Amino acid sequence: VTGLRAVFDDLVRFETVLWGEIDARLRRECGVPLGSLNVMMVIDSTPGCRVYDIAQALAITVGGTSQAVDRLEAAGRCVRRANPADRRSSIVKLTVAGKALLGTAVVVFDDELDRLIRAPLSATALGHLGAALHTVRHSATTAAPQDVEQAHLE
Amino acid sequence: VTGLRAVFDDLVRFETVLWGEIDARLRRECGVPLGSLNVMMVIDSTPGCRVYDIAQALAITVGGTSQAVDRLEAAGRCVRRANPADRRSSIVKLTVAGKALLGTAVVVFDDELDRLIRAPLSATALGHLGAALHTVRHSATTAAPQDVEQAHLE
DNA sequence: TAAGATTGAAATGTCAATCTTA
DNA sequence: TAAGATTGACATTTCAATCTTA
Repeated sequence: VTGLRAVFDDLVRFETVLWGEIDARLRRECGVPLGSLNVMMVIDSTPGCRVYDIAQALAITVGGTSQAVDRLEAAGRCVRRANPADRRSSIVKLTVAGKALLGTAVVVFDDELDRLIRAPLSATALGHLGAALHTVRHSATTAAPQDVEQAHLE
Repeated sequence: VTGLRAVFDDLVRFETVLWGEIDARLRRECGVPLGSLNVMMVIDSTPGCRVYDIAQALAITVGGTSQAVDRLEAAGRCVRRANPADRRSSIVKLTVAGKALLGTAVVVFDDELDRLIRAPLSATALGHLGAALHTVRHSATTAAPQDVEQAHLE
């Protein structure tokens, strides 16, 4: 039981440090925050990407995603286009400038992942880490968030 | 290389979901956010706890920690006492009400850790996860944050 | 009625400047 | 000068309310 608290602590504190260091280097060398880069990576790899798709991929709220896209758009890195299939939503696309920035930023991103995650671990330890994280993430995002109150099952 | 991005993604998204679900249940059932509970746990387990000690333990800034202690103090859950050993700092202590809240909240906290981290994994997978997270955290917090510019080596 | 999205207010974190004491 | 802490300005996220279209 007490061991689980240590796992939680290492997980959360490492994520904080990892995010902070990558974010600082991306701002310094590329002029883009890590949060924006993550949004751009989802847009780039999702055909016909909607705000909703970004929110799902990043596990954040739709409202927060809408504002993140606002910031990207204001910086000239993406645009919203009419969605011919559903007029409630837009299709989000990277601009040419956005794609260029993405190309240079992912180099820094990958370099930091190598330094902070791969380098300290053996190949097998890295494999175990990846597998375990995939399992718990899948479990947490699949299973009902909680039994808040049986929802409305009629 | 591309595998590292998947590890980063699972790590960050799982942390987001994990934090969000524990936080929501703590607010609902105990009236305390997870961030505040984490601060209280550090105070409770650190003799002569200063603001600086909390910041180190949680891997957040001293400024942010000072504000977090402000909120806890305003809620009557901790107090700042004069530090006889150093008049620049204070000793932070939990109040009686703070200790009582901590006692009930950790039960919920541990229950959520069990549900979201332990349950989906085998005992050996959990062991591997804990070991790997400990390694990367230690590596990231020990090694120089980066070679920002050789610092000032004279 | 529900789904996709937007908006404004509140919470919480970072950063830089400042203050007091070592 | 440096260490511990505080403060205010700013950034980013969640939540709730609202709007438009399926």
